[in-house]
Amino acid sequence: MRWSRSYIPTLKEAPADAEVISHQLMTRAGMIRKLAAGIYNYLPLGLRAIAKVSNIVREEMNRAGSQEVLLPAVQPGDLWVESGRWELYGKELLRFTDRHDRHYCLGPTHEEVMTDLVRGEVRSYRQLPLSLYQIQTKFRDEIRPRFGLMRGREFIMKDGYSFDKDDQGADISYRAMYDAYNRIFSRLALKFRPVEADSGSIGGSFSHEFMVLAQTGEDTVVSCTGCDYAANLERAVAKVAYTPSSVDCPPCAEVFTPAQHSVEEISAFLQVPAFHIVKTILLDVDGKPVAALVRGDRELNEIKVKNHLNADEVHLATPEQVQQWTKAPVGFAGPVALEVPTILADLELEQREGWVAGANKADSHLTNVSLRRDAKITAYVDLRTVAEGDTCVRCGAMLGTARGIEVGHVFKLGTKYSKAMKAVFLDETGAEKDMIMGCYGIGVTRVVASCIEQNHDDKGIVFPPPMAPMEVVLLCLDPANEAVFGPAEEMYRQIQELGLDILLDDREERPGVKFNDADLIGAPMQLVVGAKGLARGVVEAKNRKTGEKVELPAQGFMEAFVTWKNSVYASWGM
RNA sequence: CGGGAUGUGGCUCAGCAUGGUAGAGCACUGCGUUCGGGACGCAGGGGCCGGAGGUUCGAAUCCUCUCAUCCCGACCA
Repeated sequence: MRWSRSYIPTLKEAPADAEVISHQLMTRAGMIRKLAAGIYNYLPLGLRAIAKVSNIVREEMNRAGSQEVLLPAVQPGDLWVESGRWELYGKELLRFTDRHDRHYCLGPTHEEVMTDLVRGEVRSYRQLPLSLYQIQTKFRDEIRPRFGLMRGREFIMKDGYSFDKDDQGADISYRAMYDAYNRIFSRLALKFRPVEADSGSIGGSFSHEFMVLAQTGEDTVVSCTGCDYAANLERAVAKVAYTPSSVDCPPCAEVFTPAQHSVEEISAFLQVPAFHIVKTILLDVDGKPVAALVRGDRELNEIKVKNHLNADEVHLATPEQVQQWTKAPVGFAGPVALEVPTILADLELEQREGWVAGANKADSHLTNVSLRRDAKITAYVDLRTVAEGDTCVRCGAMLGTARGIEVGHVFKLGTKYSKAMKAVFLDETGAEKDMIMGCYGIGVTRVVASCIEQNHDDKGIVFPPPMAPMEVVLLCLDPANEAVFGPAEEMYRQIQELGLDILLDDREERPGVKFNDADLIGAPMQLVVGAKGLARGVVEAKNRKTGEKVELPAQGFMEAFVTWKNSVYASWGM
């Protein structure tokens, strides 16, 4: 590609509406342009990066035995009615009608269509297992698109689906995808981590998220410093510390705590450590009141409540609801004599007696509370949010947290869709069975954005070679001078023959502009051909990642270039 | 959907409290001088001031309503 004839509109300044660095840099580097909220045009450089990712994904999916298909973006509403998601999916599903008033939607995901495709053809266990995938544009009408390609409404996703005859087979399919994902993200030279993810009401540990580690990530990854345990914060579990409980707990006593609402206030007022206080949180769970108890120094994880109760929606109760359910204003709720049908307590609360808790009465708390004796606890379950410094459930070492961007998700679906949509087959004994399904996603466009979040500096993008739209930029500083342009073109041609993607900057621009643009678009290798260098018989080469510059001889250039290229790859651990 | 903010040449923004001929920088065109890390001079082109109503002799500026965009919370690759 010659820069002078390419559509690479670089910008000195980033548009004001670009918040995150990947969005700013992709716009400035001429990779993308915004068309509408959460909807982007992919320009040549942007599309090239996407294609690089897609190709690696494709190779590894094929290698793992999955077959590529391409399903429609527009889907009939009937299929969604059949799976039950037409009602459930909410406004994120963009629906519309055609001229005959038939219902359609833009596909946010393809379980329905894929299940429909397979159920029509697969009749026998002999045809299983089957694994299909596609790389395609999805549309989710996000309430709030943000962060450029990180969370667009329209985005490119690889979604794969497996169909197995039994659980064992499904686990093998799942494992194959898990391994493929590890290979994909490794090949892309990303710093990533597979973590155990919240698998919702389906349960089990059959869901992993692949997180690219970056400061700007929206998710928190909990990982053990001692073993390989890693989990999404939503799901992460910590070891319950053993605390001997006092055998004799004196009777409860009411204390006057005027206007002391928060745990910190109570702790200071009563001179009691926060971890001797019970925090009582009232929740609206599918419209019904639920009280959740955690230690005063802990945070409640609402997802855990939701999963334990198999609920659809969990909200914090409004002050009015709190008043109605506890007969007290916010800040004085407690488990004793609480008239709420479901009271869940965190496992840690089982270890001790003599708590301080709200009295369900304005300006009053109770001391010497024994949950066993004084409260009707429905169940003791893990409810707390893990924090930095907690101990690992597996090995007891300390847990740490990091920020991550979810770029992939593997999920064992079970028979949720096959049952609803009658995707059945006959097994060896002639019995009809539901297929066991799995689904596996990779946010292709998000992978590109997250890579930039992870690899950039103040000059621009620092692409790893496998994802770089252009692996080499050759800056010809004097394109009008045939004595310079001739050799530059010759090198350009020879490097192309090596199979590398190279951009020849043949623009009539000042050198400074070219240097800065080259840094901005992030090609891992930069070559500078100018009159001054050639006079000394050298071509300058810069490793974008390390900033290291070396001079390669113009005579016997290709040989020296290949050696240098290998050193650049080596700096990426490749 | 709640809370906050912003809409002025392609981009970044000023002007708006106190109405009176639309501005700057970057980008673009031409000429000249420059030419190894975002040059300089001169001369140009380009704007329904998001849209619709209203107030006023007069509105980018004041009022009302809309639309769009962005940020913070609940969803997700």
